[in-house]
Amino acid sequence: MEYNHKQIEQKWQQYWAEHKTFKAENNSPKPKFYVLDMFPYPSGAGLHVGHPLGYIASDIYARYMRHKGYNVLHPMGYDAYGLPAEQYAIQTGTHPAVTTEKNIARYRQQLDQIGFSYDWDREVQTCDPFYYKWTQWTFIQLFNSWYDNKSNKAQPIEKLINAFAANGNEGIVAACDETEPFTAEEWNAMGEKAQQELLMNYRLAYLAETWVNWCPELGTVLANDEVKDGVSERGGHPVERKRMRQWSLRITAYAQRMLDGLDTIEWSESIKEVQRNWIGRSEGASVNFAIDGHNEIIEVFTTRPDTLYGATFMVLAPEHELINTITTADQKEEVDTYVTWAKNRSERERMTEVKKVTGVFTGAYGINPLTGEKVPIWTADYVLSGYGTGAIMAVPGHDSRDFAFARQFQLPIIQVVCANDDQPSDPATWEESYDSKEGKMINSGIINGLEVKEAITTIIKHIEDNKFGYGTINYRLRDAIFSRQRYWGEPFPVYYKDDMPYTVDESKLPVELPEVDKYLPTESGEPPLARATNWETEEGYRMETNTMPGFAGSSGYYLRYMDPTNDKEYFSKEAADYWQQVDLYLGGDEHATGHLIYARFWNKFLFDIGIAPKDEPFKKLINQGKIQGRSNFVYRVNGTNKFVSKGLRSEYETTALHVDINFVHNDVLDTEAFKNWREEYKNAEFILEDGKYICGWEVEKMSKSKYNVQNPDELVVHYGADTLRLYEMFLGPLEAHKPWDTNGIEGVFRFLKKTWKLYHNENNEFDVSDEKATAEELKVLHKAIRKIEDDITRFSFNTAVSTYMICVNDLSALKCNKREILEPLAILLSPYASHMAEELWQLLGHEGSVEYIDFPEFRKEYVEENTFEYPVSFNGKMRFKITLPVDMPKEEAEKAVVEAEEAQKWIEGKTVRKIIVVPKRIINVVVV
RNA sequence: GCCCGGAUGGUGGAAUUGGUAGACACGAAGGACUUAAAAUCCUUUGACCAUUGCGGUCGUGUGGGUUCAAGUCCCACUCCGGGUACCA
Repeated sequence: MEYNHKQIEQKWQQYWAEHKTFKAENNSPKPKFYVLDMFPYPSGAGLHVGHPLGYIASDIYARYMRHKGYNVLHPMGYDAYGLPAEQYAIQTGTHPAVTTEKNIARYRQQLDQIGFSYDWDREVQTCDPFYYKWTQWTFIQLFNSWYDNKSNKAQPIEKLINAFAANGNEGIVAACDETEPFTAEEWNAMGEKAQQELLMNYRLAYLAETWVNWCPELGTVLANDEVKDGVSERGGHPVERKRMRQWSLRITAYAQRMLDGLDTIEWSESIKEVQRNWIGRSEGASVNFAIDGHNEIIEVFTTRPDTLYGATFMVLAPEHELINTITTADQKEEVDTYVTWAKNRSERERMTEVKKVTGVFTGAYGINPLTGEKVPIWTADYVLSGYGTGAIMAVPGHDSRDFAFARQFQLPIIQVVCANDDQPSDPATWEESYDSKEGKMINSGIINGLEVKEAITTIIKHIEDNKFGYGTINYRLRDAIFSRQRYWGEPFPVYYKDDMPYTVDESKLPVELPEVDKYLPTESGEPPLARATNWETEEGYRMETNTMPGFAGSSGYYLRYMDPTNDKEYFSKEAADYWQQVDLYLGGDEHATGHLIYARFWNKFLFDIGIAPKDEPFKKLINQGKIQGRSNFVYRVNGTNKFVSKGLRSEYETTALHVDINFVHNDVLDTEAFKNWREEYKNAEFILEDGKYICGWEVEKMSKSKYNVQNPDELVVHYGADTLRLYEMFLGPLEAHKPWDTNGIEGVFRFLKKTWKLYHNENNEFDVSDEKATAEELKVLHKAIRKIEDDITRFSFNTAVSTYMICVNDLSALKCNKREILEPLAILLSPYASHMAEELWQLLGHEGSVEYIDFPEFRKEYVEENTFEYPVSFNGKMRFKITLPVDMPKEEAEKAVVEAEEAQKWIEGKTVRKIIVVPKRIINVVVV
């Protein structure tokens, strides 16, 4: 039989499904290994060749680990909530569940035909009530928890309530909103509503009025990571700042642990760095400035408390709550105008006009706590309401933004730090501020003469002793906005009583997504769920109408895979104790500030409440690179319907046009297919070179409009899944971004046919001999075993493919058809060319799957040699080779080299200074 | 601006610890088989010089350095890709 990939692949895919070959057991004496892919959002476009890249790599690893005796958990599911299905629903009225189900079916069919070794019995879909019950359950736990900075973990809210009832909030050190001190008596005297409101300051899932990213086009708020460059990540619509009452998750409570945890996990340095920046820890001090003529104070955060003597003005963000209070009558109009203007600017405008310095004086003065001097208070939008306290002390001498502002509005500049190799100078002559932390303090009272670093610690102590501030740490990370005004998401398990939110009883979960007549907001602007009839509890309390964001369902899905059919709990303790955490996680690095932040937070919380077994969810993370498109171009001679081949285009005035890559093979255009593509090309003429039309090419994003989208289906039909699997790996290092280019796929296909032939005679009959293998054959095999294992374990999936090729090429040259070689080779191939390996294994006379057969053991005695062919170089340049025994003493080797015939012409007339012999590597002769 | 990647033949890439640069594959050229095509097989293929053969010179973005030896380490720079930002 010839290599018939279609028949073989169908047969084994069916076998695997019927026999549940890849079923993972929660009880097993074997060591466990958990390999996870980031689950996909099932879009209408289906899979393109970029998706399977990571899936194939993880599949190879999973299969390899099974051969090595591990009980492997390798599940797949769907991140099924998402905007596209909902936008489609708005346009067509089709329920998003219907669209989603259809898309999932297509994804499944595409995944199946590539032959992944998923345990499909563990599939999860985030939109399935059976699954999102646990998303809702987790939300309830978050609602009922607060973060105790003393024990440094989440604690039950009852503990807090008990503490309040006993001692008020004295002695409570929590991650919370600013809360006035109160006593036990005060607490006990409060009504329920007041108590609930107060508790809201502490809950890890809380409802609060906050500045949010509002996207009018999508009709919803977005989290910070869902906004890129001032527009929505999905759809690219403008985003505004708006104050709204929203659910948030107090992820900031975990900022330090999220930062520390990064040092304990095996992720790429770059993605850790992105997360560190996103968390944005900075050390500094909080300093209180009194306001002249007011009782209020302005609290500022600064990383440079040492420059406090150089603070010559203050700036409040336009959103700052004290602006109204402190603005003087004669400045009021100007300030109001400015504040209104600044607030209404879109994020996008604000970002693109960064260079433009704007601001207005409020008329009020702050008092520098060190000098007692009055400094003017301004408002300007270069101070952000979302960072620190939304207020700064401006030190124009040593901060470039303050410097620009001072110059613009002619505010005084004082030098307080002097570079060590410089003399103090008049700031009026400066062209830029001196921002460096190197230097000595001047004009700075009690810290004069100190180095910046000493000055910082000294001044913080002084500030604390005099009680006008304290040393503190600030994070850029914001709490995660957790409500969306959309239909297609998890409903909150929340109802409202007396306008205060309460969670529904856990026994009532899941709160199922209700039907609505339209997937749009109501006339009064409420979210779509407000359209549902009887959207209230049995007692008649109204239900929350927001839904949860996309990251809700994906933040804990890896835990649910451990025990996905459990209807009593999220997952059993036994399952969690067995699987612990994900050992290897594969996915794109675009999730660095979204999913990978939220999932770590989610997991840490579940760890705190004692159900997740590990503090970190993903032990090792690999980011597969993006597959870019490779577009092809034809060159139309301007004003004609003639197309000129690439090499001749310089002779004409031409326009390059994208051409569908399906009409192009190895950059040669199928002119007939091109003519039939579109009516306008029916009569196209071609100017050929060497009888061919050669297309130009370029690497671009894969997109429909560029006609460069490669869908794996047609490749599977033509070459088979095994070829696709090998080829995607052969493309290059897993983590590199690389263009998709089918030009090399033939080579991989040839390799598989060649492999098949090893097991078959010239009449295509299976023909394997039981003869003893030669030393040479064994050496070829064992060199491959060593290299393949080494490559897979260091995730170098591309080089393993070359190793297979070398091995098969060598065995073909040796005309080897011996069972002693070909049987281990079939196992060796199984992680990559899984279908063929199964078929060969069966042809070799075995019952059942090759999947759990032990990986061939590398035996070094087969590859060891007693001689080595040394490259001999003279002054570092390789000149000839000499074969010497590996155990030859250096002196003898040196002698052998110098006496070698080929050496004479390099030594002649020169002196041999030195000979370096590196055993089993190289011999270098230094001559002068 | 800052942070992180990267730059090796016509192309994708290999070279794991400083030790033969270009594995493996594509493409290209030539050839075998064939009525023909497909498939398969063989030879050549970094550049330049030499060519009857032996060979030789240069060569991993650029310029310097360390070393017996540098794609690999160090310093400076150029370009490309990605991320991120009035973050006080």
